Amino acid sequence: MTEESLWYPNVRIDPSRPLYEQFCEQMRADIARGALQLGARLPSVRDLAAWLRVNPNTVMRTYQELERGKLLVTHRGQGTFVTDDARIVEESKRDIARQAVAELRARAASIGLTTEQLWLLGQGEG
Amino acid sequence: MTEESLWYPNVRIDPSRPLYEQFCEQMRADIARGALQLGARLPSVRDLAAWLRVNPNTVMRTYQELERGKLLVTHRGQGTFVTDDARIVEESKRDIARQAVAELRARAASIGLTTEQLWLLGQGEG
Amino acid sequence: MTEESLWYPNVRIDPSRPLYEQFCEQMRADIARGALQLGARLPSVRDLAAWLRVNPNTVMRTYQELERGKLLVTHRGQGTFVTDDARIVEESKRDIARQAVAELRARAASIGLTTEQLWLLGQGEG
Amino acid sequence: MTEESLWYPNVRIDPSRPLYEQFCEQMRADIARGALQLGARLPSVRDLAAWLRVNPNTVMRTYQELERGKLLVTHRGQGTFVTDDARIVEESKRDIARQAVAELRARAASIGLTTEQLWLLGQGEG
DNA sequence: GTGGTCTAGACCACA
DNA sequence: GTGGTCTAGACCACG
Repeated sequence: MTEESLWYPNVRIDPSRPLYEQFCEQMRADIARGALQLGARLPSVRDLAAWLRVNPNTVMRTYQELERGKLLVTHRGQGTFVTDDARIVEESKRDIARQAVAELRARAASIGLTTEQLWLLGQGEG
Repeated sequence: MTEESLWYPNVRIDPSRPLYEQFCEQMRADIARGALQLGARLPSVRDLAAWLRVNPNTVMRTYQELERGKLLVTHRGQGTFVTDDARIVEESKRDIARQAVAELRARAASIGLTTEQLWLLGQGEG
Repeated sequence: MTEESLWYPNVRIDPSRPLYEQFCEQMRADIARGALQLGARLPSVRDLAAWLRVNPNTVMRTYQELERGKLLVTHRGQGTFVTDDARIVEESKRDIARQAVAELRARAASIGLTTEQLWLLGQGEG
Repeated sequence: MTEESLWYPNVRIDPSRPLYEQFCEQMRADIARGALQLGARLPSVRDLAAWLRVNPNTVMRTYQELERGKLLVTHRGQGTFVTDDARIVEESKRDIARQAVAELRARAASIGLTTEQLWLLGQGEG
């Protein structure tokens, strides 16, 4: 329980959104960024829950969600690990980027701007 | 309601998110884009509810939400109108843009990329 | 329709409160202040409604409300007039003052302050 | 709800004003006064509704209203709490005071008195 | 258990 | 006719 403190105190929790969702997002980003390395062992559900001071169910759900996306794998009796398949991590990273770009474009279109116009406007520029 | 709704049939409803929230988003965009003009009268709560096939309370909540943001005003007994203050609309538009840009930047940072790198990656480019 | 313009353009209408209520308040104050003098003739309901660009019912209700408080009197066929009884006006003025003071005291008590403390705090002083 | 409500039996309900509005006012004052302490957990929506003998939606609306003003925060699955940020409470208190003072001044001006004159008159003094 | 959303429908004040 | 409030009760996601 020392290494996983990576991302706890840095996270700003938004009480209006599901906790597990925010944890997923954070962990996905940590893996994409390489802060959680390929094959790294994660703390147990109970330990992480205690550390984060949240309900173990919340952590469980986070792990399960990421397992569904193949980013995490659980070896029974050994614990939960980051995947050791670099392609999966790369694909996840690309997905995050794709979604972010798509989102920006959709927003621009919705208010009748090109992405360039939105970009300028969003920086405090008209 | 006599005129056909600007935006209903075009909207894809995401059943996993609150209806009123999606309606708000849509209306904010419509106002920012100018599809709903300054001072325009909106359909009555009941009419729009019937048109959207939702409960009047859901529409009312949408209107009230936007009223709090000053984008709409309601005149007692007359109905609900788009604000006639262009500055408010401009500010709202800018807020949308700012938020979109901030979001993109945050995502880029979270996965350890510059915004340019994320942009390229998100378009299917490495 | 020239003299009654006394109080129209100066009034900031709050669309979230009943119009007739705001008109009553304004007229009561105008009478208390002497801007509407004892015995003064008021515009007809229709004229004032046209001038204010509101529904005649709204003006009617305003007049009726003030008649109930004896501040206005209607002489059939002649129109509506401010009372010519100075005592009534004085009493109305005092009522306004009493209510304002009572309100301030109640507010102070509700947040656990003396009226003096509230007064200082409310001016931007701690 | 296990503890008795701080404020219910003391409140005089004015049937001519929205319930949720009166509840908000009361709670704002209770928080400003310190009767509801920083970080205190509020009764659940259902419990308070049962206690007040109103519909849960009415209580929820009250909580949400105060949440928008940052005085309350709700932690998912845990309940609703008074903010633990003393500055927000202080600011709220100051707002109440400011509004009360501004109101008194406006009233005085509207009837052509100084605030001192209004104060004297309002206490039953000429 | 918690809050949150939505529906259905009644009732009211205002214009 | 308009919006606004309130009730009753169902259903859901979250922790």
